[in-house]
Amino acid sequence: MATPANQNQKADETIHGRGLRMTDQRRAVYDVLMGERDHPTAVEVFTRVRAKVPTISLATVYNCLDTLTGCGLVKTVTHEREPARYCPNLEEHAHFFCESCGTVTDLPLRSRKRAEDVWEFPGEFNISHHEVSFSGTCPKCSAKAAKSKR
Amino acid sequence: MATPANQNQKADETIHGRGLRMTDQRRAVYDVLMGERDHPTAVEVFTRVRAKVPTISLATVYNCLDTLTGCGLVKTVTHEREPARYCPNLEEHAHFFCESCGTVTDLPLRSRKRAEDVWEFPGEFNISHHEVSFSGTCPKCSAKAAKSKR
DNA sequence: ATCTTAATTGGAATAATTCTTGATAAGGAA
DNA sequence: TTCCTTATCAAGAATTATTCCAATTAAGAT
Ligand SMILES: [Mn+2]
Ligand SMILES: [Mn+2]
Ligand SMILES: [Zn+2]
Ligand SMILES: [Zn+2]
Repeated sequence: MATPANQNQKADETIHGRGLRMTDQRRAVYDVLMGERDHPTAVEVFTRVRAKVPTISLATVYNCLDTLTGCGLVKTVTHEREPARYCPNLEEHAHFFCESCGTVTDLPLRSRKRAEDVWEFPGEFNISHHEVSFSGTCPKCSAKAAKSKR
Repeated sequence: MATPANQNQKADETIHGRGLRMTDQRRAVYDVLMGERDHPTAVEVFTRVRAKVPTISLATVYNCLDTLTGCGLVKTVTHEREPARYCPNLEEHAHFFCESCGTVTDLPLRSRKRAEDVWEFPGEFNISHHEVSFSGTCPKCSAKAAKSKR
């Protein structure tokens, strides 16, 4: 059971609240994201979803991801020119991309700090969205590199 | 004069320091970026550069932009799935993308604050790069929207 | 002036994503 | 249930940004 029942319930309501339908495809895509929270690309979602819904098409995976992000159930994660990744963690957080092993890690916000306080806004900007991404080497890969160097 | 002489000098040295050549094409691309600091895309750079170097190709513009970023003279700016933009401002700063008029604004870092202090890193991450982008409506577009509403 | 290697060009190739169109399926009304 | 309307899906074509490739040109050293 990838998605806890109460989350599934909430997703259902959100979808229905928009006059949309919770189809097998949409549920399966959402389940994949909730099951392995490793920020898969659309193609990775596609291959995982086919285990449950073998007839699904890649176009439908893109459609479902669009719908889910449109409903605010999922967030799109971008990093440089790489394919988009998808994340069901709705808490405010940044992302770390390991250049060595490719993993993506969630970085939670430290309490009482806000991105808006770090940068200076010259005027009355109306912020609707922001995204923060770091890259480098993750703890595992950093340790490995340090070991091989000495 | 798009690029101040001392900057031009610095760019020359940086390029030469890497064993590369400062060609007409590379200088023209750098001049375009220094001249209008509005974060143009590769295609926009291409159309502007052709005024000075009419025979330049788009592939060369991409090559030059690659070289300049490789030398650290220019930074690549990404935002969602949009084409990459280029910025010659080497100070640490974030970007604001106006969804209404398309302009990109530099947001300087407030003194004594660092992105690394805002998010929590669970372990020994080795940060080599980070990028912060905001989107919404810029002051001009926000004012226009407020006026038309009342 | 010649030589060696870097840089440029134009076009083909690639990769992610979006679009189009016809088939299916869901849910409401009769 | 059956019919009707509309949302959704599927398959493949199209689009877009970017990269790759192979042949030519230009720099700069000898
Ligand atoms: Mn995440
Ligand atoms: Mn900038
Ligand atoms: Zn790693
Ligand atoms: Zn604006």
